[in-house]
Amino acid sequence: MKIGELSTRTGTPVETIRYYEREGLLPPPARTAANYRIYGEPHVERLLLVRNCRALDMTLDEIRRLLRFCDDPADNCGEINALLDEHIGHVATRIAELKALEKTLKTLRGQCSDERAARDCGILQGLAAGPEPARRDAEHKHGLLGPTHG
Amino acid sequence: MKIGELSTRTGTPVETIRYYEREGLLPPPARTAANYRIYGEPHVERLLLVRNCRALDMTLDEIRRLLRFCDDPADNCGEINALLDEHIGHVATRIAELKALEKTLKTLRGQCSDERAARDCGILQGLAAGPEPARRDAEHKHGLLGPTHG
DNA sequence: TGAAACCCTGTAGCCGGTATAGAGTCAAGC
DNA sequence: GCTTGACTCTATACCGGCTACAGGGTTTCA
Repeated sequence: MKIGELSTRTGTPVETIRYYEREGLLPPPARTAANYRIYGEPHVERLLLVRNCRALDMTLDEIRRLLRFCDDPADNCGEINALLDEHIGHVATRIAELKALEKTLKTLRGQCSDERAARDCGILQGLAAGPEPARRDAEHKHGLLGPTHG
Repeated sequence: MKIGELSTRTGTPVETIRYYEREGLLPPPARTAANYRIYGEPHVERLLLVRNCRALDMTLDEIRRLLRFCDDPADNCGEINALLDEHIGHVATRIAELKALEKTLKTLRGQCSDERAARDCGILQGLAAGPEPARRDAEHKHGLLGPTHG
C-alpha cells in the first residue's frame, strides 16, 4: 500500500509518517520505480504501536527504546517494565504539579469577584506580588514534563 | 541597573529577558552610550509579574493580554477574571486527561510483573493492540494544553 | 487528453525558551 | 597603559513533535 492508505488505516497524517521515518521510528520502506513508498502489514502494526505510545504521551525517544524490543523479541523485558514505571512517575508528578497550580489559581481567582478598575483588581495585585513566592527561585524545571499549553 | 542585575534580582536568565523584550512583554529599555540596556524598578516589577504568570503556566499571549491592564489601570477588569477562569479550565481539563492516562498506564503496567522475553511481555502486547481503541481516531487534540513531556 | 488526486523532497513555522558564535565594553590589578 | 576576565551586544541555530507550505513528478479516472 502507498502512504495515503497507511495514513487512513492508522489515522496518522502523511507528513507525520514521513517524519517518523526520518526519526528512525519506522524503517525506510521499499519504493516503486517512481520513488513512492510501499508499505505492508508489518508497517501498519509498527505505526499503530507508535501511535498508541504517543497517545500515552511517551516521547519519541522512549518509543525508540521500546521498539528495540520488537526488533529483538528474545531480549529480557525488564527494561520495558522500568520504562513504563518511569513514565507513570512522570505523569503522576505532572498531575501533582497541576493540582497545586489549580489550587493557586483558584485562590487567586477568589480575590476579585466583581468588575472593577484594573488598578483595584485583586487578581492583578496578587500576580504582581507573586502567588507562591517559594516557587520563584526553584528553577521551575518540569524535568521531562512540559507545560500545560503547547 | 544592567541586564545581569535584573537577571539575578528576578531569577530570570539574561537570554530570556531579551527574549521577552523581543516578544513585547517588556518595553525596550534605555541604553547607555555603549548600547547596554538600563533598567529601573518598574522593569523589575513587570518582569516579576511575567514570571509569576509563567509559573502559573500562562502562555505569553495570555500574559500580554494581562499586561494591557497594567498599562491601562482604569480599564474594567472583567477580562482579567475571564482570562483566569479560562486558564483554570485549561488546567482542570489537562488534569482530567492525565488522570485517565495514568489509569491506562497502570492497567498496562499490570500486564507484566516479572522479567520475561520481550515477545511474551504483556505490556508490549498491550501497546501493539492499543490500550484504548476509542482514542485512536479522536485526533487526540489537547487544544491549548500540550503533552506532559517538554 | 487533461484534470484531479496523489506522491516526492526540502524548507520554514509553531512555543518558550536555551545555547552557541563572534564582537564590543568595562573594571580591577600590575 | 595594558592585560585579563567578566560582562554585554546582535544574530543565528537548536529543542520536540509535529504541521504546512512550495514546487515539482506520477497516477488515475472520465
